[in-house]
Amino acid sequence: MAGIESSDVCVRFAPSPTGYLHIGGARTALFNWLYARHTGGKFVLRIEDTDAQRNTPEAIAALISGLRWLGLDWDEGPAGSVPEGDFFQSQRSGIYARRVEELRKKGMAYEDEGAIRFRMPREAVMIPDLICGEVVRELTDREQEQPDFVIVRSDGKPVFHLVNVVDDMEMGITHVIRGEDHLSNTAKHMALFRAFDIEPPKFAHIPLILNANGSKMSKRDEGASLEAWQQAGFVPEAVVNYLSLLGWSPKDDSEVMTVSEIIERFDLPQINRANARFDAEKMQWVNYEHLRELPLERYRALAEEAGVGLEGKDVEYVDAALSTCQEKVKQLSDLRAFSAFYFEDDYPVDEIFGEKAMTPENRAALAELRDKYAAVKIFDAESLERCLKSVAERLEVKVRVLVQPARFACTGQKVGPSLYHLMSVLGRGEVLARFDRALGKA
RNA sequence: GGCCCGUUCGUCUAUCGGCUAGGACACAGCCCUCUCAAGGCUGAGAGAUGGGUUCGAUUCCCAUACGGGCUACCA
Repeated sequence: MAGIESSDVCVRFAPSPTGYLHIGGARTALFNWLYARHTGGKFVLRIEDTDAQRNTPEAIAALISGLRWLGLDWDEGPAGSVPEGDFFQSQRSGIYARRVEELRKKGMAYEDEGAIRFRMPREAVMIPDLICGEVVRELTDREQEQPDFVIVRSDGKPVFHLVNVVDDMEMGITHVIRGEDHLSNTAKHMALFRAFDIEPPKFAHIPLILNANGSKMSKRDEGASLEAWQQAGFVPEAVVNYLSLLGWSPKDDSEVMTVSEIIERFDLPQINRANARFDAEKMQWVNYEHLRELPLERYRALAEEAGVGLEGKDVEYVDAALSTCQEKVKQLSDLRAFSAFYFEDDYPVDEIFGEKAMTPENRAALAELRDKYAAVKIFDAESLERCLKSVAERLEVKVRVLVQPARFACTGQKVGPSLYHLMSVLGRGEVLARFDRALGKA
């Protein structure tokens, strides 16, 4: 793996907690984290909780749990969701006050109607950006009139631009990787860094994530909440994988990658400049690709989380059962229904399918199969298949005449795992019992 | 309105002046087949528009159009 030796790189994710982790925020965090891990640098988490109304402890907790779920661990940052210590802006007002005073002493800030404004240079600013190149920001009409922006409101609270720069400065951030929506603001930030006689960090403005229809993805939009994907049965490595592909690509057509493969390949120059639309279908596919490759032990744990009733069940049976489901189920949230016939006594039965499957002809065939299965020597998938096919051949019927009632008898459903495998997992006793029940004999 | 960024199949993307424009998701068809999937094969599907520069432009430059962002005593 590349980039294990430590480097000077120090990046940060500085979200404002508003209730849950937004998919766009998650992607920004991810890119920062990937860059830190790739370069062997440091990843800092800083909570911008200056809005006491919205930044409740619950909101902070949701944010942190979202990052933890994704596996984006921070080298420096809060230990918990209680706002204490250096990584909460709400706890750093003394630092900001001192820095504002410094600017005032230098004559670079002044009071204006109770607020404090920063003396912004009156000319265009060149923003060197690792992704966008050298961006020349001209003054807007409004800025021509009033170029000096407020850094402390009249209620005494410092504004985003100020605290953001001060924190980056004090924390020794070397690379600011953030959404392109901040590109224009960067002129202000650079001026602030200069005013403090600090060389600005390198900037990398990453493209935004848009909705499927191309509009801006906002908090309320479908799929915007990371938590929603979590609850829908997506695995974090898949979400990480899919998100990494939005605005970045390894350039070699790789798509399904493990986290360490992504870390190895990730770098700033490969980031695109154009916004990307969020495609739920592709994310689902990525999820499926990861799901089917998971180690069984992990799959079992996720199954339990997904509400599959595994308690008290024999582990060997559980694993055998789940492995017949793993390559079929696309989302963990579907797993419970898909596997119910293995684990629940009153699993659901599709009566319509039952009527179609249990025709008189099929019943007779099933009865015949039952007797053969009672006698078959080894009750494994291969033997069961061979046996079923020979019965079909002798009766001169298509295999589906046997398969359909057998599937109905065993699972009650039209779709499910491979019939032969599922029967071998259920075991002879159970299969015969279910056959009998379907035949009305039990 | 002003300022900034962007524009390759429906979507995510490859292409660093030579392209019969490649891959993936989704879609269609076929094959395989115990259901459903998966898998295999095939197909349809793109360089916003107009000017330059060049022997040659998807690639470089300019305009226009379209999309996005910013323009707060929000973050």
